[in-house]
Amino acid sequence: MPKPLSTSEIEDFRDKLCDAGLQIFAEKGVEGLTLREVAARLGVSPMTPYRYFKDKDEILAAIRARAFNDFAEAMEAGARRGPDAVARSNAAGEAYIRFALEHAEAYRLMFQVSQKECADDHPLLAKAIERARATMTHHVKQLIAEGVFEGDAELIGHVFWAAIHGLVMLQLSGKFNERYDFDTVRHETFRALTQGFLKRG
Amino acid sequence: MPKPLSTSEIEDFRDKLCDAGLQIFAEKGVEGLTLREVAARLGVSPMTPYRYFKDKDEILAAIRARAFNDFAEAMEAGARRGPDAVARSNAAGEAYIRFALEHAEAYRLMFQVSQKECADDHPLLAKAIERARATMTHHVKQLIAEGVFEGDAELIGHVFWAAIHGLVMLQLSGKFNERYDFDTVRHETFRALTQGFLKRG
DNA sequence: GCGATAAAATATACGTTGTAAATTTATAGC
DNA sequence: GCTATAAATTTACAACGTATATTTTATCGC
Repeated sequence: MPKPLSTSEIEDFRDKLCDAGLQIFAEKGVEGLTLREVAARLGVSPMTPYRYFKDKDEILAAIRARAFNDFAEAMEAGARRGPDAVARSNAAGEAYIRFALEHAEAYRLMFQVSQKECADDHPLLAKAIERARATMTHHVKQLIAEGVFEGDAELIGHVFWAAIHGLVMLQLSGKFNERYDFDTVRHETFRALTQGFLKRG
Repeated sequence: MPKPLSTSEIEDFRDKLCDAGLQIFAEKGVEGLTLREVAARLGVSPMTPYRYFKDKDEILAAIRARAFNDFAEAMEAGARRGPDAVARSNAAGEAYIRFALEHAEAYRLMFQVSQKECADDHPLLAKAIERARATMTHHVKQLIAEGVFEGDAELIGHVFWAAIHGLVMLQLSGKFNERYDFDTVRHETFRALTQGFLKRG
C-alpha cells in the first residue's frame, strides 16, 4: 500500500489547497471557488480534497484561518518598526485597511458566517481569529501604557475594530460616494473616536 | 392570446415574489433562497419568475430594495414620536440595530454585493438605499439644528452609519464574546463618537 | 523480486441548482 | 370557432457538492 499520509504531508496538501483557494478567491470571488476548480489547480481529481477535509465548509474554514493569519501577519509587519505607540498603532490600522481592501474577497470570507458552521468547531480558525484580535488589542495596550489613552484596552480595541470593520464593509459594498468617500469618513471616525479615549488632564 | 400583463399585474407579482423571498431568507438564510422554492411558494412553475425578472441577480436586487425600504420604514417609525432630536436619534439608532439583528439574513443581503451586480443597474434599489441614507442624515441634521452636534451632517451621518454597521456585522459574525459583548462595545462606541462631535462651548 | 494488501486517488453517478429552448395553455380579434 | 400570440409550463442541460464504486500505487512478508 502507499504509505499512509504523514501529518506533514497532510499539512502540506492543506496548505497548498488554501493557497490555491485564496488565489481563486482573488481572481473570481467567493462563487468562483468550486471544488473542481481548486482540485484542477492542484492537479488532482475533484474528489481528492475529501481525503484531507470533511467537506467544503471545512475547506472554507481552513482558508478563513489562513486568511486571518495572513491578516494578523500584515498588521504585525506593518507596525513592526515605528518610533512610538502612536505611530505603530496608526501603521497597524493602515495595514488593516490596506489588507482588507487589497484582499477584498478574502476579507469578506473572513467575516462571513453561514449559520451552518461556526468558528468554535474549527480550532485553527479560532486560534487565527484570536491572534488577529490580540494584535489589535496589543496596540491599544501600548497606547495606554504610554499615557495616550485611558480605559479598558480590550474594550477600546473592540470599539476601533468595529469602527474599522464598518468602514471597510461599507466601502466594499459601495455605500460611500465621492463626496463622502472612504478616506474622509475614516479620518473623521478616527478623529472622533480617538478624542473619546484620550487620557484626560 | 391572454391579455398582455398590465404594469400593475407585473408590480403585483414582483411584490409577492419579494415577500416570499424575504420569508425564505428569514427561515433558511441566503442559500435557502432558490428559484424553485420561491416559485413553489407562489404556486407557479420555476420558470415563471423569468417573465418578471431577467435572472436571479435581478430578483435579489428587488428583494434588496424591498429590504432597504422596510429598513428605512423601521427607522422612521421608531423615531417618529420623541420629545427632542436626541431622543429621536437614539430611537432611530436603536431601530436600526433592532432591524439588523432581527432580520439578520435580510440585513446581510442588503450589504452584500457580488461584483457582478451593482446598485447603479437597479434604480429602485438605488432609491431605497438613498432613502435609508437620507433618514440617517436627517437625524444628524436635527442634532445640529438643536445645537447638540456641530459639523457636516452628512459626513457625521456616514461616520455613525459605518460604526453601527461594523458593530452589527461583527455581532452577526460572532466576533464578540460575553465579556466584550455587543451592548458594551456599542455603548462605548456611541459615547466616544458622540463626544467627538459635540458642539463646543 | 513478487504477489497480497490496503491506503490513496480517481471515476462514476445522483440530486440540486440556474436557466435556455421547446412545448403547451389560454385569450383576444376576426 | 378559428387563429395568432402572450403567458406559462415542461423538458433539458451544464455545473455544483459529494456518496459510492473502482482503479491505481506503494509497502509488506516471503
